[in-house]
Amino acid sequence: MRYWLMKSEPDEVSFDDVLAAPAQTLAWFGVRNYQARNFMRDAMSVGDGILFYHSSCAVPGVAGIAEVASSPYPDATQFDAASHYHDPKATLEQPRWISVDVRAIEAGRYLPLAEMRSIPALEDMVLLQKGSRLSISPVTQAQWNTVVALLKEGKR
DNA sequence: GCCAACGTTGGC
DNA sequence: GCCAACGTTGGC
Repeated sequence: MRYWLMKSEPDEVSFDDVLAAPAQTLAWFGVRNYQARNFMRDAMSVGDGILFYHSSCAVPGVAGIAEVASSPYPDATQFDAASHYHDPKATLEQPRWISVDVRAIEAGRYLPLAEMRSIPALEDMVLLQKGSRLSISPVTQAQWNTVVALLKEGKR
């Protein structure tokens, strides 16, 4: 059992979108970074905890708690010539990019990035390191416990 | 919209 | 394999 932080642009897929999906589950698609892909491929397991983070928006921050709901499988958008995520070098025989399914568990109060930066227990989070842009990053048990406690301070 | 930081590409 | 140029990320 591991823990992860996964970034999504809420204009594209928000935490509420996942909550509203059938079985509260959506495919996590569009990862086009090898390090992030390798985390999904090599280190994720069904049931791992996910901090669902909203990036590239007015107030970036953690929007809710989710979990890994599938094994890795090829990301369909890489084969779609009409998709923003199309990769001409990927083939059905040799896919380059993968997805996992993500199931929303619960929304806490919204935890803004600025607040996370003010919390000493979170200062080592990969997300908060200078220049960190990884869309999927590992979270320690202690960091997870801290963030979950903050999310549960006030429920929506 | 700016720009720092990082990743990828491609010529050599 | 080096590294300059270019593209992307993402907070502000």
